[in-house]
Amino acid sequence: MASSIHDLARHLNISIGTVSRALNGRADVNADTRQRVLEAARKLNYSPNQSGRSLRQGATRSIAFMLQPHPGDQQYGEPFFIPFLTGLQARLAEHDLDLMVVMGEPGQYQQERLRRVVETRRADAVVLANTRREDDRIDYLSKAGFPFATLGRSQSGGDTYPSLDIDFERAGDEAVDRLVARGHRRIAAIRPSLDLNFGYLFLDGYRKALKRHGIEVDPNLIADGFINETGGYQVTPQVMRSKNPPTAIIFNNDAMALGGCKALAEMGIKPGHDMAVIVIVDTPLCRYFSPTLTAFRPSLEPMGRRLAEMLLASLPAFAGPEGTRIIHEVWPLELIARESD
Amino acid sequence: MASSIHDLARHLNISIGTVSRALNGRADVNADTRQRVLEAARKLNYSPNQSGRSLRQGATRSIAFMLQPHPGDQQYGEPFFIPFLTGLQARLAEHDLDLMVVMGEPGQYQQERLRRVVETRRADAVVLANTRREDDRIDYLSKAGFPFATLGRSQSGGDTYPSLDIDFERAGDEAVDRLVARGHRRIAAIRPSLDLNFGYLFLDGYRKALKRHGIEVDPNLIADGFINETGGYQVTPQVMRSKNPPTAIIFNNDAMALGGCKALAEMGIKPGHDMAVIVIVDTPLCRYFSPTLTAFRPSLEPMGRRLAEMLLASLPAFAGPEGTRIIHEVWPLELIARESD
DNA sequence: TGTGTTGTCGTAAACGTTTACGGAAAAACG
DNA sequence: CGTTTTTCCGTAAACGTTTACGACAACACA
Repeated sequence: MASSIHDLARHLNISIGTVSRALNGRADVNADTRQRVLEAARKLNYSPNQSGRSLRQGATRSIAFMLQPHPGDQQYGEPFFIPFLTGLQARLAEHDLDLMVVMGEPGQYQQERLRRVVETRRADAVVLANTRREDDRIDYLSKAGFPFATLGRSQSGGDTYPSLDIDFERAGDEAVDRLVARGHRRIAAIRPSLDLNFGYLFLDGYRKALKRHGIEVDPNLIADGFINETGGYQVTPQVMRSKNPPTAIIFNNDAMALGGCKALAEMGIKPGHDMAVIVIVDTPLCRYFSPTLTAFRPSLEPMGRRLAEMLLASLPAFAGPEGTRIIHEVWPLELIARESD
Repeated sequence: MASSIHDLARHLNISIGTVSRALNGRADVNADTRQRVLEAARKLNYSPNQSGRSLRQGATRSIAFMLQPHPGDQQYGEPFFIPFLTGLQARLAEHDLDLMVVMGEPGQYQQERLRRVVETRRADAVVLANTRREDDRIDYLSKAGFPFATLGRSQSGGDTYPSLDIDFERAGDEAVDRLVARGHRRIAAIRPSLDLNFGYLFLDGYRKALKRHGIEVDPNLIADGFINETGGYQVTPQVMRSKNPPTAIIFNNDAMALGGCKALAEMGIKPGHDMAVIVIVDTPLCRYFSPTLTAFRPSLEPMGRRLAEMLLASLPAFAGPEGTRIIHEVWPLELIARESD
């Protein structure tokens, strides 16, 4: 059914070598023959078989995107990733690269899935999401010399790979700034208990801003829980039971914020009225919650595009004339002021 | 770097044929040698190169999932798809199949992207989402004899391919039933104007239920708009301006419902109080909106798993002993009663 | 002992490409 | 006209597998 380069060559009475060279735009082929080849290719509806290409060239022209649903995300996963994925995929497609999505089982590490991709050479490079502070996927890929880029920074692996991160530190800082400007002094911070790096960055910014304002960091106002609604619901009462309860809470995750607001409501506390609330990563939920939640918003789709570019710039096969580059970028978040603070 | 089957054979002093047969569990290899091969494979960290396999076997062991963001979905895409994708990917992974995600540009057809996948043999089969009533992707794949399955039914292509759909007809029916039981007689239906098949199914159920209750269908109470918030916002006033305005509205899309509620609010109409509202596909937003929105919920993650199974059952290479089967299933939605109706 | 059967393995072709190499013809040059 | 260069193309190897086929030995059977 599918026509091969042999069919094309036979049809034109020339060798497959010439056909291949003509199609790949090599110089040593007569302009006339090239024309004939291209026309015949169109007529016979010929497209090169990717498996054959991959084998010969040692490159699959596909990139694996590895993300890991958090446990408890059964019903609806991170809305976070869809626009990112869209951008990533769009830019890769421009370079004729495919995107393979690899998910781990929620809650367990993904080493086996990753090893499989790498060892069987199913992809030319990997994009890692859900970056952890200490990330064994990064260690593995570095050691294996397999190209990759990460969404989010990590302490693992040095700066040998491109990374694109959101400026959670600055967001934590700005959130405190904003709350202090509005008269708050007792500000709680609630973040996921997982080793995810953004939780640390956020807390750094939070601490830095408090110090700048001469406010002492109260450990009772810092708490962490599961990175989902239940986690927020469980951990918020903890900070409220502090001797000296907060008048404002910054949540480092949208799902946790929603659970936290539920807990507050049950305590008779109304966000935006009795308690200021700021959410670090905005999702559509923040806009429709009542009260609407002030939040920091990333530009996910452009970030996807950008990380694709950064990954490609690090690959010898795709780097431009100035050679391969390892790029690190940290993107700011945009504050969306709403009713909750 | 990566060890090939030749390295393994050389190391063991046997032929690559035997190594391959040993690894693939064929019968004609001595139990002893098989043992040695397996051990050596583990020791040398050998995994078969997928490109080589694909070329020889004429199968890539990867499935393409094709979805198309609706125009206007810039910021956050369909939360719908992540859990479905998770299920799909999970089941495919159990069969050692990869999942490739192909998105079109929002708003335009995806024929070129699809053709590329098919013609270059980048995948063994395709899963189609955003099924349209008349879907040229289905026509193309049928004609090309390329295996595929769809999420959602279509009028194209006969029943030659597996399909898994949500029972929108029944949801439309039940929604009307519920509203009538609560005393409503003037019930509006708002759906996307695109050719997406579910919009038709929904309307069928809506009409059927009205007829059963002896209520005349008022065309002024049926409207369609862009499948996003703006669409709902624009089209809802239309039905409200009807001489005999509705006391209840069924929205066939969550984003349209939110836009519709916004329009209602601006008219001083409060959902759940002055107007009953039911949403056909539940998303997390429905749960957090104020008032919380009564909605019909699909089980997306199991649906993803199931469609993977159905696709595999239709593929000769994966079908069980009873041979290939083309399965069609329609899954019910679960009513989540909340405050808005 | 001769013949058929079974178990095990090696050989080599095949999948569809790309590409290094060399050769023939044409063109350029003296 | 001889020589060198250029242009163009064919040949064949290579990528890493799987698998059809045949070979050989061991074994069973008459």
